[in-house]
Amino acid sequence: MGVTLSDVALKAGVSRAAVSRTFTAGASVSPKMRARVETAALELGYSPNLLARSLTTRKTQLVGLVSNNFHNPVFLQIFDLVTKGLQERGLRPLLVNLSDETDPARSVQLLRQYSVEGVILATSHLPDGFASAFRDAGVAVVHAFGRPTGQTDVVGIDNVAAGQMAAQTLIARGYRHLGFMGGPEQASTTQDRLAGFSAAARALGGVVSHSFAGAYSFEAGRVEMTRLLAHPKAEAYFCADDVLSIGALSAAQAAGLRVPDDLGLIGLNDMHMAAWANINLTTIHQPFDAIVSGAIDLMQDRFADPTRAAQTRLFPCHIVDRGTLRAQS
Amino acid sequence: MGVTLSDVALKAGVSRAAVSRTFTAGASVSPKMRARVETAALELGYSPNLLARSLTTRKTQLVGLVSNNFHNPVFLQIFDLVTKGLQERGLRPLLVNLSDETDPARSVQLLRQYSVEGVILATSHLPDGFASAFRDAGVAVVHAFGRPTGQTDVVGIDNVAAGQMAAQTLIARGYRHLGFMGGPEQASTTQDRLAGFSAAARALGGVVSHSFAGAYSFEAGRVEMTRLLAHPKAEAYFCADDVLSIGALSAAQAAGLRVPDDLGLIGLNDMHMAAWANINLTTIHQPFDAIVSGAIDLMQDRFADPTRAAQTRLFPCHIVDRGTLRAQS
DNA sequence: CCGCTGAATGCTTTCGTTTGCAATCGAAAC
DNA sequence: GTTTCGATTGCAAACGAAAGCATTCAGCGG
Repeated sequence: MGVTLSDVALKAGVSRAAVSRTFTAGASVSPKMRARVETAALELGYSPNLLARSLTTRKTQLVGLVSNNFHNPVFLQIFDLVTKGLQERGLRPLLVNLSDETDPARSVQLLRQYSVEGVILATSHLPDGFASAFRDAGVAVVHAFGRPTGQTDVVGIDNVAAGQMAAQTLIARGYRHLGFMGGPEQASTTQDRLAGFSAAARALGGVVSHSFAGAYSFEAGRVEMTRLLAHPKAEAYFCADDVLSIGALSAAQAAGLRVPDDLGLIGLNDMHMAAWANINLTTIHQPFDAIVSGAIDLMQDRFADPTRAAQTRLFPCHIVDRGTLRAQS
Repeated sequence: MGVTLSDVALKAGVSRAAVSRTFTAGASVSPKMRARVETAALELGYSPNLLARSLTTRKTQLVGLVSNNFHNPVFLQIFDLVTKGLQERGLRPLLVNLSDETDPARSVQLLRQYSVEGVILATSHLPDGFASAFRDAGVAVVHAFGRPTGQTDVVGIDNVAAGQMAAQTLIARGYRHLGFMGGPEQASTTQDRLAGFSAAARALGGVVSHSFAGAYSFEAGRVEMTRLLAHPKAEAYFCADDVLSIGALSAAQAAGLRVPDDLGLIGLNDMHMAAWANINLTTIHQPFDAIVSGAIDLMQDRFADPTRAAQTRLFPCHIVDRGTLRAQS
């Protein structure tokens, strides 16, 4: 452990600069020199210390991946995509769990202390000023699944449009009394989806009620739907998240309702689980792969031009028809 | 961006060493000096560059978190626990997605290049020599959910005992023809659980058959159970993983079987999802929190004493009785 | 008032690497 | 056999911070 540049230089009988050059892309080294250094390096098992390198190059290839949503299985898919995407581009994710008890300011400071070049915020709900703290510190930050502000780069979907799409679909399937079940009320995703949903539903002659589950979780969805079913108001619900929908579905089944005949349900995300045969949830597909690679692209764009204006990149959604909504009437 | 030690020293009118000392714990600084430096640092927004610091202290506080299981929701729970546990101890996880296409050797090299002090392997199935590559490189490695080898630190459960526990439970519930559904055949978890299960089942007069699903996934479990149900051999199955069990459960329901009356099912892990009302899976609880904090402890132990012998720490499991096994007869 | 002692402080080297600059090399052109 | 010029090479100074060493300081007993 700990074989350095100098060790290799000594062994190969060349200068340290020569060794450095054979390991930095695009440097001027003769083939002979390169061969000589490389055999010495191989024998010693040398590979350059990226942290030391970063001191002079000012490039760490480190990216903060911060999320506070470690309870919604959809984020495992997202982590998978993000880590793969970063790895393909030679970047490394430093994972930060922004759970409730940790001080957000400390997380910002910490990532800066590790000289991350960029930060990907993979969550809709963020502490105030979190994103801008990075921007002000000069680190490329992109907010995935966030609400466009014009202040920072945002990648995601148009949540208002998604809400509209849900309403249009329910109306088209012949439901008239519609319900919206959101996640936490302060989440921008919840607010925007509700706004789009209500407006479109009313415009199409629907009647809409709404309520909020305490979290984007199965249990919250189940509890809330159980509550709703005690005094039924709607024939079909748009749940602002698949895992919420699955909780609601469970509650409906427990209440002896047949889905979709007695109650229609449509979710949002199209997480893998929505396709499971015993769930078979009709839902709005959120193109995670496009969003994630868009987020990484935007981050790299900003590496290249730190002063460019903030950019918003929204991708279209589409309905995935499964078994929780009745067919087009 | 980029305010350094020297900037603060200049502003405060003191030496660079003085600034360094106020930011390193346990250094000799007078209260007056400390105050002076701290106000200057605050005004400039200085905080020490951890990467530069690591060059002299040889401590990066960086830990590799590597997994190849980004499809089983249980790993989100694990990532949650690991990240929180590391953060509490002032350590930072560098996340590595060891997916099939990436070269394992490159991952090892990469983590070494970033001077990680330790590595947590959160997966049961690993490329050959992966763990030992870290050990040989002098980085503290602990294999969570792995099979004890005596060569590296391992934390997890006794998978053979877990298999026995499953068999004993099924027999005690009056099932006699037992089936084992494993994940990938080469996974040590699958092998060990099968070994314990078969031995105990036979010892107790049971008849056992076994087969393997291609992956630890819902779909693999569903497909395999569908196949098994075409020519039924067993009254109850032990599925080596909850998500596999849930797939199997779905297949059973699709085949019109009532669980647990027509078919018994027991899983392993007790992931959150197992408790969902519409799944309600009887399963063997694997104590993730103990395993994860044990893994971190063991890693830190090795920081302190890099030469100590490899250690294995196994935690006990217990049955969580839910709705997929009939009651004790 | 002096000498002593332990705490504070500053100087300088070091960590492992890159990189600007100058010196050297090699081969083509004359 | 010179020149010339671009490609290689080595030297040495950064990068941001820690820490050993020597120096200074303050407070104490005498």
